[in-house]
Amino acid sequence: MTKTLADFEKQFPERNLAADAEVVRIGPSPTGMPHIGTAMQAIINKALALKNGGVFVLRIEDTDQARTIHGATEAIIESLQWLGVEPDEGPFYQSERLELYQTAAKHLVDNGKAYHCFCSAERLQRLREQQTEAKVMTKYDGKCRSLTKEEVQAKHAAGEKSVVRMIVPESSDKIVINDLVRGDIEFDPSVLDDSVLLKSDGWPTYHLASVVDDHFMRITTVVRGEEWISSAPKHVLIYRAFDWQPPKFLHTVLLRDTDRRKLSKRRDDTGISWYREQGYLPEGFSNFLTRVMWAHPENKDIYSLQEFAQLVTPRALPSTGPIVDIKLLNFINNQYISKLTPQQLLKKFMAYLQEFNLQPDLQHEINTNQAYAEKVMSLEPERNDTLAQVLPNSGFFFDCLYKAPEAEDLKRIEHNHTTIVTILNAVKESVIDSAEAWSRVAKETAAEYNVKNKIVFMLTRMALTGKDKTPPLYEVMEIMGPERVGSRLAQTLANL
RNA sequence: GUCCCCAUCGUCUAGAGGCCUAGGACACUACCCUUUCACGGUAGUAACAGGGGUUCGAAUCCCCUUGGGGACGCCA
Repeated sequence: MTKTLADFEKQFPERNLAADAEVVRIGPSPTGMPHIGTAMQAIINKALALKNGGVFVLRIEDTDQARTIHGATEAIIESLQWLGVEPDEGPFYQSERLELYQTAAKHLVDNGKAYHCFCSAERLQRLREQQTEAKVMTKYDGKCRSLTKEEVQAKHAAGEKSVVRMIVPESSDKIVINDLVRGDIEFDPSVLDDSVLLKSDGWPTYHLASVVDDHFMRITTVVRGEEWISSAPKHVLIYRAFDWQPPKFLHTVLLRDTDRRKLSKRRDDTGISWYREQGYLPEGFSNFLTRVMWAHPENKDIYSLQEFAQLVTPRALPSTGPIVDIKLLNFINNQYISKLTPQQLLKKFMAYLQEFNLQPDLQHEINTNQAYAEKVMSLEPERNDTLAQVLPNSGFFFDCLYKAPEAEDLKRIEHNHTTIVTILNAVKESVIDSAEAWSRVAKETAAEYNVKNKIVFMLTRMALTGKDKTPPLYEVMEIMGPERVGSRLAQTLANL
């Protein structure tokens, strides 16, 4: 026995939630790797759900079999986990709900709200070309609307394939969309097209699938990108055709790149994975995403997702597309890294190296000398905007990444070879057990060999770290310990 | 081309008719701190797209222009 829409109503009953609880969803399609825009949608969804004890649903909109990319679904789920915005329900797969959409489409046809269309791709193509030439909005001309039931049956019997198109009712009444961000938006129905609801292969289009799912999942607010505003009236018409109550709509702005364009999928910095590879923390990334589309009432830049959820209102969301500014992300992420304890930083840094298979030697050295690594992480974590930057900023502490400077490097600081050797030897022989001692040694050495204090500092810095920009020297020495300091000075001297 | 959305410093924004000689943050610049580099502190540069209305009063409301974005698929 075939199911009717009424059966599905029973199968997916109304939810029993508080009146102000929001049921929201994201509907990514697995036709590409998870996008920064998906992350933004997910965060808004999560926030709305969190606010009043609602439900955040993940629905994989995999109705385009041809374009589905292997692994994309897993990547989407994984990305949401990483971001810290896991769904409360789902993932649901539209590909597993075909019967529902087909039943819905049949219901519409049976009730005179939709019709079978047999027009060929070639005819539609020609039609579009003519319309483009005539400089009018391209839309289906309704040719098959007039087909009788008998004609449709005959064509089907003859093996002809058809799609199901919705009927845009003749009416001069404006269709009004209440957008939670922008307010009322009016559309003249004449701009609407008899869109395809069910493709000839029996799969639904986005329009049908999303309306049907949003209804049966009892979604209260549809959060989606601005690119859907144009089709919102179409969706309202579909709800009306079913005699269903439409949900609220919240269209979010599209993120833009520095050229002010919609973030293109071609650019590498539009995938969530890119930010992960750069070593941004999920908390920082998510804070950044909310920060560019929302202003904290107290002008705070750093706040938790919970705080965002509690304070945000749809009306406060922007209606103009923000440009993704990596410098702001760096600043925010830096704030999160700075607040980490050395243990936490080390753990995250190691996880980062492991995830991307970086620096196996360093991983090994850290594993064998955990305590030392923690001390290293305790030194000026605020130097790092990302986990990746820990490497250039602190890598020299580890023997596998330390490279003693060449004579050439030291020559740039002090020309006289003998002076270099003498000074480094003097430092090596000194007993340095406090910041004061180091300061005294440096100054005495400088005075003794008649060079500026700076020369002693810089030579020692280069010798110990192989770099000319490092944290304060005594702190570096203290963390390295006398043995490592002595050994590095010796290695440097051996190079001369 | 048609329809829709949008318009405050370089960037993200505050701003719901008088609290605005327009506030904050990032970025930038200078100075302080500092014998490197960062951090931190202080100060500074910098915006209401243009034109008409409405009003005693407009960044804020209305209209036009301009500019930007989006949609117009058997993609989502």
